[in-house]
Amino acid sequence: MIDASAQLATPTPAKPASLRPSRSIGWRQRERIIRAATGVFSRKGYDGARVEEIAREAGLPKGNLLYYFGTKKDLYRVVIEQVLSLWLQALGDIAVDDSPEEAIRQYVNRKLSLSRDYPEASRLFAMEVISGAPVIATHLRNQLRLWVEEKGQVFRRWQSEGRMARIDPAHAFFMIWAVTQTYADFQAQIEAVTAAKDYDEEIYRTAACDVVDALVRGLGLVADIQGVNDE
Amino acid sequence: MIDASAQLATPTPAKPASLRPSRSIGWRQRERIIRAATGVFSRKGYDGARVEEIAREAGLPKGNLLYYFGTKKDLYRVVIEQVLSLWLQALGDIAVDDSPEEAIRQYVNRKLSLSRDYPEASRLFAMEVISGAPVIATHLRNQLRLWVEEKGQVFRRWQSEGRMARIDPAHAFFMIWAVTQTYADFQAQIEAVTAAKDYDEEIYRTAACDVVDALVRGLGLVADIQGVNDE
DNA sequence: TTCGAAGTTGACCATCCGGTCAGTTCGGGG
DNA sequence: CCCCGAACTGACCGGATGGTCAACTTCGAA
Repeated sequence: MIDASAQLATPTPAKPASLRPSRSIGWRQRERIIRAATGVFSRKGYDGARVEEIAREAGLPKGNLLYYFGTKKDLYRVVIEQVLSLWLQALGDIAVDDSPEEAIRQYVNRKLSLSRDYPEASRLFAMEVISGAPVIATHLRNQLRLWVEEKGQVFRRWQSEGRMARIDPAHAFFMIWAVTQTYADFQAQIEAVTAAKDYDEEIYRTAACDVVDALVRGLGLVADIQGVNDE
Repeated sequence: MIDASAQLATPTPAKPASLRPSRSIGWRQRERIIRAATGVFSRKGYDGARVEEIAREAGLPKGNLLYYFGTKKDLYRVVIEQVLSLWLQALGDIAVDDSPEEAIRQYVNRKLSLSRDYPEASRLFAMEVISGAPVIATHLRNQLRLWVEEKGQVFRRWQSEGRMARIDPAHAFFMIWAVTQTYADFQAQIEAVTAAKDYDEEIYRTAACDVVDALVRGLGLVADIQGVNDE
């Protein structure tokens, strides 16, 4: 378990904090640690992960790891926040002037690629949210909320122009996120059901076709083709 | 963490195993324990959950709990398997003779209700799968796989009749599951984004309209209305 | 009423794990 | 070559936690 107390995470080395941010000698280590931690945390969850194991995977003794990140909780906070920022920046832009269909098609594909390329990050993020988002609740309420509100305006505009089905914009995003992330988060289940040999190749390839189409159709964006839109 | 070893779980009282299954006095206890365990496990995950806490929530001392379920792992196994059976039976039937649109509409609504009524079970299941489904992998590979294959036939039939978009049936299910379960699993995120006062009322109500419509449309099932189907 | 099994309890134990620390090595500027 | 702080290390500690156990109570059948 982890709780929301103690807001600030220390990006700079734990104790010293003297040198300039990045070029410090042991800056490499921090990256290796974070990478290892992302893997272990995503596989075992916060409580299931052992500091020892993260250290081993990063190739250094536990004591040294704790030298950089004072606490397991601190390390987790840094990792999850990095994942969140990756997630947020990957949301990218949805321009109003684009064709709605093309814009969404690209967006969904982008999110799908993200799941394929960073499945661990996706799973870690999922576990955090499932257990109530104790660490990132604030970020979600601010940054993500804003983003959704902003992009939601675009959707509403499209809807008023008859170029998109009248779906609550927020729910449209929930759908897209759910569908794209399921391929990373529920990989174990999908593997079990499909018995796929090469997950990335087999599963993501069909997903990129079938599912993207289905989403675009579901959101009522194919209109352009058949001239259903009024503008 | 938990691993897949030791297959059988003991449904009957741990040590004795003498009396007939159900009417034993402390059969109530087992149910209370399982209910409490479902809650705690879903909130904290396997490793985050404390046996002590489960016991407290079930209203009995830890020692007594361990008397029924010999081990934390055993308890978890029982709980997760019960959740899985709930999940599997709730899959229900999708009859060929029904109108495709109506059949799927009902199915999605059923799954949505399941998420609303048993969000804890959903989240527990999600965590299990995310961490690689160590306990239920076998079940998924057998029962679920069969179910998907079977119902997939129905989809293919519909598709060949032009009453459903040509989507890989398995992926159609992945979509439906992902979308419906996201309302339970990612509740924290959805709450953060929408700032809903009454989650069940506000969120699930719009989901039952907008999202169900979008799914039906996405799967190309509205065909009947506009006479696009050929049969 | 009696008796054995089922059920209940809290004290107790062994282990594990996050975190500390004193001491050592490294590395680069003077 | 020296020096000082950053980097590193392994031994160690204390608290938490899953699981055991011996004693005790309750239950139900004979």
